[in-house]
Amino acid sequence: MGVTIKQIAELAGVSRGTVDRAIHGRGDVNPETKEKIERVMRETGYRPNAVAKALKAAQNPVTLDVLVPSSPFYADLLRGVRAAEEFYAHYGVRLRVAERFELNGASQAAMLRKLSEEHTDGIIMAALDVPAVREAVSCAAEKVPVITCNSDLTGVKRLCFVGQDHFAAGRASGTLMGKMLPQGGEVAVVPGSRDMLAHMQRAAGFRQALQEQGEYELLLDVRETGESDKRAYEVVKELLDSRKNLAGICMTGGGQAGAGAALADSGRAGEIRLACYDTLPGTVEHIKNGTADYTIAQDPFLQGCLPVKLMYEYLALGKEPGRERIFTRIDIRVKDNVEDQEYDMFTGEDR
Amino acid sequence: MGVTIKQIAELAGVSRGTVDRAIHGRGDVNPETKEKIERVMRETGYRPNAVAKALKAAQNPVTLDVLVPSSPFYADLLRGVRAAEEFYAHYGVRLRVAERFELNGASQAAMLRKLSEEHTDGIIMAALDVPAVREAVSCAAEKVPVITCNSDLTGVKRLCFVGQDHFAAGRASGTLMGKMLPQGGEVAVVPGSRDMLAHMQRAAGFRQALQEQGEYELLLDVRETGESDKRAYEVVKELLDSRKNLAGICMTGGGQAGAGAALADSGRAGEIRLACYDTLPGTVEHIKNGTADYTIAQDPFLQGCLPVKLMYEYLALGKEPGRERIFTRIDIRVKDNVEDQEYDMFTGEDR
DNA sequence: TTGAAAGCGGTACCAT
DNA sequence: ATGGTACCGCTTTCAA
Repeated sequence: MGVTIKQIAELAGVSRGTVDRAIHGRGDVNPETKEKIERVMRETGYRPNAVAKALKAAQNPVTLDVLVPSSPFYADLLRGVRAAEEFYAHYGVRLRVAERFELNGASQAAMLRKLSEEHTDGIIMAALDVPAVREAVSCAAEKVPVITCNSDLTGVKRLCFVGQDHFAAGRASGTLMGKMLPQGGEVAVVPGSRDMLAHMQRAAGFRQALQEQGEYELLLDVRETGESDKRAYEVVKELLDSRKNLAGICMTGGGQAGAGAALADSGRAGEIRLACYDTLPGTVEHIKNGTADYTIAQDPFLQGCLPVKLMYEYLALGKEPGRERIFTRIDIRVKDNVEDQEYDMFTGEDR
Repeated sequence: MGVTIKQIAELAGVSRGTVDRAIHGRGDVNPETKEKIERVMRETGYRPNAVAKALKAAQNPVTLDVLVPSSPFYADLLRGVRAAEEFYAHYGVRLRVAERFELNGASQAAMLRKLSEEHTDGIIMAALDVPAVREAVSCAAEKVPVITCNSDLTGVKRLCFVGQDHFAAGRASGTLMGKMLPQGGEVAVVPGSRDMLAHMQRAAGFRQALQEQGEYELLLDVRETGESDKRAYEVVKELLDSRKNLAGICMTGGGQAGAGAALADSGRAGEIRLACYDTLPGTVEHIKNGTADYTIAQDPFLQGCLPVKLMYEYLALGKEPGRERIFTRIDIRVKDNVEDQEYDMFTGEDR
């Protein structure tokens, strides 16, 4: 199997307790003894047994707070959180998932302050990157580790971020759009919210990649859709009515189902390319029926379960995440794979 | 944390040994006692602790044989195998990865026969679906569980298959090609090998999806490329020379780097769409420089590590895979994400 | 400074 | 048919 602490102890002529102390630097160990133990470890290639470690670690349970808005947008991410919760139940990890956590700066900041009164061992959150939240998180991060998921916070000392590189995702979308419109043409970039960094980064990446491929007339001063399908319907309808030469539309997020509906109602679906992001049910529907051409997802499930894993390893095993940002994949979906489920390594179920 | 066997035993007024026997049906247990234990388990919602189970199970190590050709095509799959090996080292799983396992029926059958002389607890293999291999595997499968990965065997009682749904992947490629050639045109399907079921399925899916989108003239009687880049270069050059109206090429596998080179040399790269499969280095290169438009990968890493997980769970925990086929994802890559690495849940490294 | 021993949850063997 | 106990590898406490 592998070398155990017991074997190291025997080879070094000491007890298991001493080896443990030497490894972790807790308690006093005679320098010579330590030297010898380390030599034996090196020679035998000792690797700690993570299973045994986990069994032991479960004796000191940790409580993690999960602050993720419970909107449909985060449904898949929350499924990832639940899967990780199930998996880590026997590892002494307890999750407290906030109900009614809202996508609103003041509410989030208040929530964080309330949290600091109870005991928590770590915070996992999808936060709004606004001053009030940044400040509250900075304060919390002084005491406990914070991992951001899906959306990051700028200038805050969080342990790690798990989410998409939106600029790169935007580029991938722009590359596809360019290949679908080889002859150039008018392409509109429809903003969700100009306050959302993610949306702006997607737009920037899209433009950059598209313009590398040819002459396109980009329409950038389109009205924001917000999160509203109704609003998006109007915005896109207006666009379709006013631009008879429109060849492509890139949504940056928010109201994509409404945009699809407007395109379908105009009778120009299939003729005008429609690019989306993520896999909200309405978006998926438009991909399936051909109104939208492709969508770029970001593995929200992983954005939910990976932070739990990272937090467990940090708290229970003392292992830092390797990187400060972990990007989830740029997941291009068309009609034929938009509904595909993937095998999940945690639960063994579909995701 | 959770209910333990010890607690169940106390509540039922018996010993832990009895509870264990009642759960697993080994040894004799008084029906009344069993009834009572089961009731307590139901009421408390007992869930066995997988960590403790694993620690114990490591006492009875298992040896798995991995028969995967060591060609570049399987490099990523083998990296997955290695990652799983590392992860499961402490679970009492030992892997024996065959060196010089070849993509050749007679050789594979011989290998399997040799294997049956040594002791093995399970076989993981990427096999050729030809009679000699089928027969040898059928024979081996009588004694030990067999999991196929990447390529399946027809009519063999293997435990499970982990790989891509090639027809669906072909469809996705056809859908993309159609969107990139909205005005129709001549599209060639270049076969790798007509003996490879995967290649034929890709071709069939591609045709189906493409034809749903418009009028295309499909060129289907193209010569096979085999696995040879040189051959593929010739085949594609011939195609380019003879078909001045060619608008798209779909490779089904094998020699894709050669095909890209031929297209690049012809000076018509960018003008003619080129669709590929998988992410061999040569293919990736052509995607990056724009000669090829997209490639469809199949998560080879998962095809390597998942079989090890399934085999461990089957042998050590007595858990059957949920499905007979587990499809890995249809992973569309363009220039901007073709080199992306993903976080791997097993090793915590990139893959 | 070091050793001995108990315990995490589950399994397996030996006694009874 | 059932109970008691030892063990997996690691950590932690208590005693020396």
